[in-house]
Amino acid sequence: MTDAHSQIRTAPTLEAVAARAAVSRATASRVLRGAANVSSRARAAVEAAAEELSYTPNRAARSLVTGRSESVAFYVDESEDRLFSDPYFLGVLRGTQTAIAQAGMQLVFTVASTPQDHERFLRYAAGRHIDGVLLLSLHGQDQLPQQLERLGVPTVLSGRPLADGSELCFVDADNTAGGAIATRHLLDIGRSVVATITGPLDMGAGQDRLAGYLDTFAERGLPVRQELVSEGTFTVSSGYDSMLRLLETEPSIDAVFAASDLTALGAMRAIEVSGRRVLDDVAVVGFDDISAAETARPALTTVRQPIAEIGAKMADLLVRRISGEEPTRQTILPVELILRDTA
Amino acid sequence: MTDAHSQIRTAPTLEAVAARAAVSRATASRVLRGAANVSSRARAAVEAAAEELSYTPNRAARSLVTGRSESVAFYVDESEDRLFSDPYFLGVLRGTQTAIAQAGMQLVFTVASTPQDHERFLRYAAGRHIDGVLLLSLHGQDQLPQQLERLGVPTVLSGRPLADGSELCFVDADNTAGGAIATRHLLDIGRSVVATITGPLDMGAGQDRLAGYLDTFAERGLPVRQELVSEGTFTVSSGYDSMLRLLETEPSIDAVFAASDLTALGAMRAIEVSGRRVLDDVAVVGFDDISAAETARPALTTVRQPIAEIGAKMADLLVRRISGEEPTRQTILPVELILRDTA
DNA sequence: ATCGTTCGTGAGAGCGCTCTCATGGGCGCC
DNA sequence: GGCGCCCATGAGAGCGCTCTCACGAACGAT
Repeated sequence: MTDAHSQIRTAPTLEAVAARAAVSRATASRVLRGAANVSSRARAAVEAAAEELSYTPNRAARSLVTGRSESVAFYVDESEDRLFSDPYFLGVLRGTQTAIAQAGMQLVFTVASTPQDHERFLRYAAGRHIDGVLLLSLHGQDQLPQQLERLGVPTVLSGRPLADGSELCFVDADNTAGGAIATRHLLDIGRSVVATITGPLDMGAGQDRLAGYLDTFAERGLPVRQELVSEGTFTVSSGYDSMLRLLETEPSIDAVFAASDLTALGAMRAIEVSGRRVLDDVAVVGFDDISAAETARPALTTVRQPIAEIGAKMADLLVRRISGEEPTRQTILPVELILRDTA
Repeated sequence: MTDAHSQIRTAPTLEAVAARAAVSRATASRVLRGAANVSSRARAAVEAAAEELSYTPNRAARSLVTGRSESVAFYVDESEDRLFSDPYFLGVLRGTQTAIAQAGMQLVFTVASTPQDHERFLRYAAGRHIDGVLLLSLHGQDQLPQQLERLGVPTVLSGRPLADGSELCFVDADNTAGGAIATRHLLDIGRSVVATITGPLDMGAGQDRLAGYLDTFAERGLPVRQELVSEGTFTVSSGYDSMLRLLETEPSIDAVFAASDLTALGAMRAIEVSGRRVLDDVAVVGFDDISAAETARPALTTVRQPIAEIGAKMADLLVRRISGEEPTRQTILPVELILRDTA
């Protein structure tokens, strides 16, 4: 199997590079990995040989001996429908992809919906196919990150985990501050009946944005009225439905803080359908600053969270943990109110 | 390194499964790979042992010997900005992800923007890190797919390649038919000055949708007026700019076929900005049927292409080619006019 | 009863790499 | 000038798996 013909199809091995550079495989390996303790003469020879043969190390072979795969999973615990319709995930994916590629690693893309997927992923991770996991959209008391960590697979979450996840590694936007900024703004422009459509309350982001809303009422000594709070799911349709219900219960609502832009967009539609006008009758503030917020008419005032940056930060944290560092485990990124036409 | 402690952290090997089942490694391997020629007794024993140890084969080791990595690249030749703002890619990714996962393979997600990325990817592919490539958004006369095939890496494109790509493997929607359906519809509802905003004309999709428009004019014996054709880039902003220009040049335009929904959305905005009303003054038909088409106001009439299905089909084709089959190389999927409020 | 055949099985090589360990040459030091 | 030390290097094992090949048992055919 070493006839001239098959050589064409066969990628050059380290052996070939070493031979061409007239050094041993070990030395060639050292050079290519960037290890110290190599003479500059040997280094130059190996680098030249590798270049000439356009050598690429065989990942599988390396992986087999190092026990590392140089790839991380991007795991979204969400139904496909949600995943592919919510720009948030895509923004995080984007930030992540760039950072991971820069580190010379692969991003293995995975979506899970069923509990079986969950189980299968755990086994997969246990098989050391990946060096780490970027976990998105964790719900409730899900123990997946804990299980992964117990397996020795470093995991970084997007979003604060609930309750017992205190020593998990995560990156999040300052959701509480964001909720407060939005609510304060609505109060500051003179609105008095300020409702909110929350995110799912089994997620940190949902809870914290609501907390910001509630805090603001407390801060100003205003009473919170339960009929002004409606739980949503971050989706357009939940925004629409919630808003319709809110307006029916309390027709005097003159402002609403929606916990996501998608929700806000749905709420805007509901406001119009109910015969009211956005801003004139009901001011709206969203959360996220997805691109649709800017192009919507009227353009949506919203709390911007640095989505791509969250992804990048997550990737960065994960890469560092994989290479043995012990970085600060939790990062909260600042948010910012973007004033447009709805509030 | 075989003390009780490290065993906890070490995934069980095939050796361990074989030992537990009291067979040789070879037999265990045969069972786990689903090969024939194994006694049912041995098969049962191995399966039980694997289950008990919750064994997962080590991909790297397998990959090293088979020369296959069980993973395929999802490669988008587009800037990140475009990629993450165009639902088309995401839809394809979605269809792809499901099908690839089903085949037990990994999806390695890659975005390329610069020519260096291109080069780097070729080397990467040459290193046999992936078994095949799903290539999206090929522009112009780019030779990447040919180069990949020459390297022996099966490649499947989304969208017809231009000119010399005749024997490449691709999946596409019936763009020409779609363009024709849209144009015919606009004519059929009584519009007489029908403009079009095309996609990029260095792509099959851009060319073919325009061809459908032109064909329809020829079919009806109508003259094509150059000032009614404006080249766009599938983006919102190009739709906006093109529409503004078209209306300035020819104020009597009463309909427009936009080669993508994003373009159509931009065009609708331009129509309103110019003081006209969508439908009443200018009817609009888009292409794609992304979710924003349905939620836009007025809701966009558009040509639906089965985006996720394109992804699934691509993955299916690729998987079959990887496993040595020689499937029909080119698939054209049907499109369908979705009537809503803009035409 | 004998032969050939088939079929299940196991031994063992080897995929391409990293890493440990032993070796030898060059250097500084007294 | 001799001793010890360090640094660059190479030999070789071995990561976990697949696959080839040879072997023996079981079977049908003559």
